[in-house]
Order: sequence, then structure tokens, then C-alpha cells
Amino acid sequence: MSEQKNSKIMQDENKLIAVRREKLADIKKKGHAYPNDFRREHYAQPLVAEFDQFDKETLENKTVRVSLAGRLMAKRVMGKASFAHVQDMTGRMQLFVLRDNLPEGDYQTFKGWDIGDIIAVEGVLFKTKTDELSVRVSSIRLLTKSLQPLPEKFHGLTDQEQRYRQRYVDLIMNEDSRQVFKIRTQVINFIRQYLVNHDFMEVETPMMHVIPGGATAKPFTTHHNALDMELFLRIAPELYLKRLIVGGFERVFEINRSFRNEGLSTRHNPEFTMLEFYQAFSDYKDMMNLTEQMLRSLAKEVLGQFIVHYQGEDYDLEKPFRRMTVVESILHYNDHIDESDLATKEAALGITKRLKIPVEDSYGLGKIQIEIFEKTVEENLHEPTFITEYPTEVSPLARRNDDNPFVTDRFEFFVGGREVANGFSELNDSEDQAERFKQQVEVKEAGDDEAMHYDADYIRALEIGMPPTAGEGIGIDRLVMFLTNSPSIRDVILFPHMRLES
RNA sequence: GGGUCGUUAGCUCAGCUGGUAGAGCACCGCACUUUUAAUGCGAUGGUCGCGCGUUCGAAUCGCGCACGACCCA
Repeated sequence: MSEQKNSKIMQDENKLIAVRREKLADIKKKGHAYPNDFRREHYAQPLVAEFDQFDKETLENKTVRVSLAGRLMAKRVMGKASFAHVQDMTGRMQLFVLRDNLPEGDYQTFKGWDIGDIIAVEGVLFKTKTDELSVRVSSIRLLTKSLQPLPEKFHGLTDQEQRYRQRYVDLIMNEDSRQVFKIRTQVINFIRQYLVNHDFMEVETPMMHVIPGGATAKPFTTHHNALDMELFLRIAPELYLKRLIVGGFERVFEINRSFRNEGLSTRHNPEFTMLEFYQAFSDYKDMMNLTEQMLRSLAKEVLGQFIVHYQGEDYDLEKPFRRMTVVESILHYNDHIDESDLATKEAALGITKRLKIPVEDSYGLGKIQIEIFEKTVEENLHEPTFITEYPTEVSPLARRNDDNPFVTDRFEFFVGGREVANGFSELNDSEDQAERFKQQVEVKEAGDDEAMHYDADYIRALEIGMPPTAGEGIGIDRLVMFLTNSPSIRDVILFPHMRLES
């Protein structure tokens, strides 16, 4: 029967896995195959940090007993002696496994283990002929049998698709990848601490919205069975965070996952992480200053320096960030456009025609300016740059500028040719906000499914009274891309959305 | 949505104008007490992404599809 079963396995799985499955069956026959009674006392990297400085003899005299656990990543058997590497969450440690240092039979067992197995070892630290800190192993156990072979050790896992789909393998094999996600965690920790230190309060607001708001984007829909109602996954937490400002929590932030039902690209994942923060009694200029200081400190903290290397260019975040208006930036990057070309809708339409930018009849001058900006300016904004004075038409939640109501007190922050942040003085005039919502609804009814809904409860909140406030959203994924020199958003998301495997 | 490139052993990749499928590593066996891509010898391993077509004959040529990467809107 076992013969039959084995031959079936051979048909179903490749031989490498079948061999390992037989080894596992053997272990199961002898006892518990997945023991969970080992407790390690040390990690690889800290041991290197503490003991690598000592020479051979000093180390021998210290007799440092250690116990480690992790994944077997290399195994070099030379008769009765072997070298191996075990990898834990901090790094790798070399093992020197000698038959005569182990209990009878254990060495033979060890030789049957595979790269990828999870093992536990005990022994004494020493240095090899080549001066590598290692463990002279006196006890060794298999804790978890690995059935799937890991990629070949020299090249590792290089196929991008496999790295995204099987991130667990990518993390085992690629130090670079581990580093990216460690930095991501540090970025989030730093930002959280930075804001907390500035009296901000971290909050959690709903991810299921009855009315999707706070951004112009297509939402995902879902359904609540008991209430029999359609719900939307949030596209932004903005309107809830500002309700909290109304409620008297004058500085709030949320590191939030938001969802937008758009295409996939190297800059877009359907779910993404954003920081939004709001501060009462401040304006968009305060937000720009805070952003500049926070990003500067962030780079220094997680990279150890102000210089960021991104895709072949160096960015010095210590220098003051550039600031220019939307119109200024268009003029700066387009020799053939002058101010009068952007002053009226008719003139601006001449430019879009010349640049072959598709335009809808419903677009006003503000929207047309932004289309020109996105087409001709955005990708050129490499140096850290704040772009200000966004048209009111494309900023339905932002406060109008006191001197020029055509634009709002809003900015976006760009670096490396990508938008990373968006902030503004908040619109707290409930009547103006109601008007803007109505305009959005009109645009929506005209066919723009990214336009906003009318949110009556939000208007009610503003009527209670929201103090003068400024707020901002920062795309954490894009920020991490920049700081880790990652060309694709998928490189900084542990499990990026992929099509189904065929 | 459009274009370009890719998909061959567990992994990394060769495979020319069509003629019985290859290497390295891994795996299996043997040897080996300081290696680190360990080494030496030997063996095993394939629905060439999927489908249709052209052909005496297709990994190779054509068409379609799937998935991925990059570029463009």
C-alpha cells in the first residue's frame, strides 16, 4: 500500500518534494515531527556584534555557550565534519558540526536534513581558520521539516513575479528585500512617534463607508447582509478625521489603508497605506513646514543621512525644499507657454490641443491647468518640491485663497517625479462646502464616476463649527519607494495585488 | 486600453535558418575533520505556459489566449 501511495505521490509532485515527504514520514514514525519545546537564548546578529571583536584564543577562554534557532541556509558536508549556516530574524551564524561532538547517531541524522529546514542548535562560540565567528555545535535538533526546495543559493529568487507572489521565499532569500521592509517599518514607527511628540493623537476611523469621500476616486463596493445595504471601502479617511477636529480632538492622525478601484501600475496598488493628519489653528504653510522637517528627520533617522539615492540620482533633503505655484511650474517647464495662455479657458484649450491632451467639455480653466500640469510638469519634479495654489475646481475640500478665490490654500509635494503628499488649509465654511459638494454631484451626474457624493452629515459637522485647520495626506508606499530606491510600488508592499495564478 | 519583451528541470539559464531536450546549482549515491557558490566521482530529473494551425516532422514558424516585466495613454 505504501508502494502504491508513494508512486501516486511521485506522479503528483516532483521528486525533490517526494523525497522530503518520505523523510518527514520517517520523522513522524519516530516521534513528534513538529516539536515546540525549544527556547532559544540568542540571536545571530547580536552575537556577531558582541563577540566578533575577540580573537580566537580570547574567545576559547571565554567559553560562550549559545543556543540558536532558525532556518538552515547552507550545508557543506566534508565527511565527519560539516559547516552550515543558520538564519534567524537578525542574520546568519555559521555552525561547525563535528560528528564526534554530537551524541551517537545525531550527525548521521543531520546529514539528511535539507536546506530550508528549521533547526535548533546549542554549542560554544569560536573562530574558524578564516576568522569567521561560528558555533561549535554540541547539540542539534530539527524543529520543522521543509518540504518545498528553496531557490538555488547563488542566484537566489530573481523572478519578480515569484518574489511578489511568494514573498515568504523572497524574504528568506533576499537580504535587500528584508531591508526594504525593515525600513518601511522604521518609517512608519518614526512618523508615528514624530506626530505623537507633536501632540497628535492616533485614531482609527471607519474603513467601510456609506458615502465614499475625502478624495476623487472610484471606490470598491461591498455589501452588508444584515442591514442589506451597499457599503464602500474607504478611498480616504479625511472627512472622518475632520469630524474629530470638530469634536475637539485638535490634532489627529491615522495611518490608514485606503482602497481605490483603479488600474495597477508601478505606482498604484488597489490598497495602499496613507498617513493623514489634521491640525487645528494652522494653515497649509504650517503643514509644508512640518512636512519638510519631518521628511528631513525621517531620512536622517532611517538612512543615517540626508542624502537619498533614488534611481541613479542623489537627493539632498537637508537643502530647503523648492516651492512654486501650479502656474509658475507650468511656465518654468514649458518655454512655449506664457502666462496669458493659462489665463482663460479658451487660451488654455489651445495649449491642450497643441499638446494632444484629451479634454472634456465640462472642464473649467482650473481642471485644464491641472491636466497641463500633470502632462508637462509632474515627471520633471525630481528635487523635493512643493507645488501650491491648486485651482478651487479640483480642490473641493480646500479653503479658498483670501486674495484669489480661483485657487485654494493647497499644496502637493513631489520628489523623484512622483506625488508623495497633498495638503491644504481645510474648508470650514459649511455653506461653501455644501456648494462644492453640489458641484461635485453635478459632475458625477454628468458621468464622472470619480466625483464626490454630497455628504450631509459632514456638512452638519461643519455647521457645528470646525476651527481653522490644515491637514495633509502622505502616501507611505511612495515615500518608502523613494527611501529604499524601489522602482515599483510592489517592491514596498509585502503582498501586492496580483492577478490570479493560472 | 495600446506597444515591446518574456514564460524550457525545484532554481538560474542555453538551445542559430524546423530534425529524438542541454548546462550549472539543488536533489539522490559514494569519498572527504576548517568550509563558505566546499571539492571529486557517479546517477536521476522535462506535458518546452495553454490551445489551434502550417509541416513528413514544432521548444523553434503563424494565430489566439493566460500570466508577468517594461514603456505609453
